[in-house]
Amino acid sequence: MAYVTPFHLKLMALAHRPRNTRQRRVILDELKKVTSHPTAYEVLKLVRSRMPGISLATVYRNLELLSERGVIMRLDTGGMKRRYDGNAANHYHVRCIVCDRVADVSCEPLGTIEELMGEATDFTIVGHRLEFHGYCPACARQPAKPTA
Amino acid sequence: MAYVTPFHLKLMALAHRPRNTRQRRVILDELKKVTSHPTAYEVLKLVRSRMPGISLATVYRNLELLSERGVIMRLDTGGMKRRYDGNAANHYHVRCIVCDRVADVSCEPLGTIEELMGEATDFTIVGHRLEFHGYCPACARQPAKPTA
DNA sequence: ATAACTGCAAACGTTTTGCCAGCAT
DNA sequence: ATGCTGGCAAAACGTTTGCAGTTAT
Repeated sequence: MAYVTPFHLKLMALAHRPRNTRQRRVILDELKKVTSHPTAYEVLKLVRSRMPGISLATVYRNLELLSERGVIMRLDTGGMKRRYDGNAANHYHVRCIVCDRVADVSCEPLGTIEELMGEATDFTIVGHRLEFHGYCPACARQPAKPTA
Repeated sequence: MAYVTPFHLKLMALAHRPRNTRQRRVILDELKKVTSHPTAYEVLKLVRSRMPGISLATVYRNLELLSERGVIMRLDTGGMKRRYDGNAANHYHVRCIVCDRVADVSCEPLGTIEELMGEATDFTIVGHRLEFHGYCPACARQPAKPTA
């Protein structure tokens, strides 16, 4: 093969037939059980409570596979670490600027926003990501939390 | 001082009187000259053409300082690396899902969007980030670009 | 004089990778 | 038999930090 193009990569990804392993099932299950948008390491800790031997690499590989297949949602969001959402349906998030907690915003995605922006750019728009930031209820109450 | 709170940190940051060093001037100047939303490393390369000896740490420190002061804009955006924008005014961005290029969207920020969402969450919203993704003109034309 | 700053190298935390053995089909 | 998979350890990556010497005010 002379070149490997994005097209080839897509073909290769489709040729890949994932198996339904226990690790994968438990990772997905734990992620679905939770509303906290955990990081990969947090998923590891959740899964380890049921499968003490599982490795971080496995968690990463499966989270990647599951989000490629659209089963879960990968949040390439503000902070420096990636988060994952068991709810793959498109929805928005709020991030607390103090404690970094991420929560869902219960509102319909604004489909029309993309059409509006289509005229303001020469890109062909296929999606958008909207993230709010502010204070979560706990941090709004005590804005200056003492640090040990 | 018993505790160092976020409030104290803010005070300390304000007490800090930045100096106008050559490095800082060149970094800002190069960033303003460019519309490409470069990463820290890309800024380094730009600046090195004028100041061969400058170090990556200096670039990071100055980009951080400049964005803290609101002179430039730090884009904590999708991909794994941070990008910086010489235009500090609030505006939106599009990211190409093939080549990862980031461009501005020429449109007014939607202030009302935050009020709308205020009812859909118990967070106290102070801002939002809206990013579009799609194909840039070049990648839309030739979707499967051969890789060497 | 003094606080801010630089360059260097090392440290850091997150994510990816190479390897080989194991397992499902 | 094939090829997807898991665990481990090491590498890679972007970013931050400690330090010792330098510079702007």
